[in-house]
Amino acid sequence: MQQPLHDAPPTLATVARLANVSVASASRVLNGIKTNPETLRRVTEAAEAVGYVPNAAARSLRSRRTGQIAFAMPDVANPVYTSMVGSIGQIVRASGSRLILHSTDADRADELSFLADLKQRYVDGLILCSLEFTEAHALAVAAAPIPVAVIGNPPPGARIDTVRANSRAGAADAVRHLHGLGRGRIGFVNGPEHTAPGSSRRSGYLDGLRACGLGRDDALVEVATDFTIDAGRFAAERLLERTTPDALFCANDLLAIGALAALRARALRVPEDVAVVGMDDTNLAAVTSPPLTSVDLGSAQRARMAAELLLARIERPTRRPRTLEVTPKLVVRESCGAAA
Amino acid sequence: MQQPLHDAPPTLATVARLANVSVASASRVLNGIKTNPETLRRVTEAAEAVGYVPNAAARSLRSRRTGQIAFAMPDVANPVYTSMVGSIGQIVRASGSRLILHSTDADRADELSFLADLKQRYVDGLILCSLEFTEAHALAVAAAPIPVAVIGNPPPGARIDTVRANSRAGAADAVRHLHGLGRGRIGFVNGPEHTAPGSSRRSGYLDGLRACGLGRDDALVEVATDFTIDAGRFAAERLLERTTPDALFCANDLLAIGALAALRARALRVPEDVAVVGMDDTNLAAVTSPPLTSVDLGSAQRARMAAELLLARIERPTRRPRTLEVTPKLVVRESCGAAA
DNA sequence: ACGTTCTCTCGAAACGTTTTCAGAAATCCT
DNA sequence: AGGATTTCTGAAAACGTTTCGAGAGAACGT
Repeated sequence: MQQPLHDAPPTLATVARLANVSVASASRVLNGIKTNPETLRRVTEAAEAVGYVPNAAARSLRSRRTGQIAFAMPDVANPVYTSMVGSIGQIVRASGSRLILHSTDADRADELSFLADLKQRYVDGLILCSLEFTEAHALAVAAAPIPVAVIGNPPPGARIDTVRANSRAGAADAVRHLHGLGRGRIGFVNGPEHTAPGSSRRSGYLDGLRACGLGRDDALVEVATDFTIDAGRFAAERLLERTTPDALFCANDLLAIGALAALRARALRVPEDVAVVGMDDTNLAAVTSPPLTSVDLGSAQRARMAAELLLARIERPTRRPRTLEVTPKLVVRESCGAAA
Repeated sequence: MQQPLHDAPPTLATVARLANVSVASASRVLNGIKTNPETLRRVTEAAEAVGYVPNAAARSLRSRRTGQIAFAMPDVANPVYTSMVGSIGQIVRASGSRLILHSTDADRADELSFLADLKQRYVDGLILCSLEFTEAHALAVAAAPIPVAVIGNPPPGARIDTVRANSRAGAADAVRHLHGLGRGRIGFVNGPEHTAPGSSRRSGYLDGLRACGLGRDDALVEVATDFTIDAGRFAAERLLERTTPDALFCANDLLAIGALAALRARALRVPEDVAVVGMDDTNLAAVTSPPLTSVDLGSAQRARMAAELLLARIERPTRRPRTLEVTPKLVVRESCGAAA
């Protein structure tokens, strides 16, 4: 006679009965609380025998801990975020939790409703990477019943654990570097400017021009509809329709890849005719043709730091919120024309 | 006397008390079960007033439903899987569930332990995309207390909902296409051959050669250590060290991108000197230089189908398991030299 | 008017843990 | 030896829902 295939899974009571102890003792053993070696043995064996696995819902209902951490990001398809996923995943897993991913499509309403959902408490903490962190976000974070760490730029004064990159400085670096290589008509393909990265990278671009004594020419600037390859290609095409720069700084590697495609379609050589610099230094940068010079904003590092801030806060909820910043670093490859 | 600011979140009891009904009634109202309009109003208002949100743990403890679906894949950084994430996400969300992502790094032990973890029941179902689906996997799936749908190739006879691509036929198509363009020394950059994709793509490659009356030459075949860009580059370099093909079929777009980099480094022109074809038709294929001809295996579609199979099974656990297959389609771009 | 059905509601029993509390047994001290 | 301490244990009370069973009225048919 065969066991029915889908009988009820063993519960703590099953184990306790088999081990001839109370559920309390069984629970203690399985949570590693010190007990008499004899009961320890009996319980461990019983648990082993029936293949006991604790029920997540029951456990978290009682203990008020879910063992889950969420990471909300604008776009899973962007390698910046997948690299963040990687480094967050490592840390979260090391802490014994699971990682839940949520892709918001950079949609504000979606982000806010996700924050509201935290009230369901299916997660112990959230790492939120938002392109546009509004007052509404700050309010929602403050109202959240669980810790939230932010990768991005919350409004100043918000008391939130934060990790940010100084992408403004990074953009300026890129422009200065291009100017140093003899480029004078430096174009800029930006992402949406109402986003934090969009606005700060534009500022950085202008900073850079100013620092080089270059005049500002709006014909050299084009704004893509989002931070994707396709949008980058279209934006670059619009820009090239108007004018021909001798360099192109792109607010993001994906935009830069799109721009490379647009340049190729126009038979413009990179870097001979147009030098190109991207931003984020994703793993794609090394394999474009030509390999893409890019500003490393330390994504993986920022993600790791955010995860650590979050875990620390979960550990000690009253801790004073901290803000960390990583400094950008230009990674030179061939697309800028610097390599011999 | 004022309420403390961070008091316990409102529970169903809070709502019920405020609405002057029993918790049972409150629960019914909030679950949309038909009730007297008067109590409906009172409960809704009360819930609104206190900002009630049901507790996920309690709800799923009682109802035995978590509202969470997991997707386990080999590698978040591979655009094939992020596109799967996208389409699965849509469906899952439409069904009112959350999506949990797990990246296994194509590690068998990790996959198996993840399957074992399902016993915790923190999830209502799993979509498993595994490169190498062993008997151990089949056993683990059978032992899982919740439905599992597989994207890949379970051993024949396993009674598991499955969606698969016929990548063998796709690989053969690619080879035939290259031969049709006049290429005779068609190389092959494969991924690890102990994986299902690795072995079936090799078979397909050989099928293709045979169909074209081409001889088999092992010097033209190189196996990468995994399905990534870097591994593809190294493998292509090893191959080019040995011999110079006039075409290269790569088992995967990432491998192909790596191969493009290797070819560029050797100053071989694509497609003039070497034609290249990839597989998966990821969103990167359109923007490499030159744009990559690739075999579309319908990843997004397969993912969608898997999600639908899973949801259907969750709905009706006794349903007979189904196996679906999508047929590959060659997407011609410039890298194969077919375009004028 | 009187049973019969139907519609709503409520109290209470789950769901499977963790944790508190008090007591029993063992160990320690002087 | 006898109290004081220290283990260790089990009964029972949570945790916040959903759902079962039963009862109270209201509506209905005759």
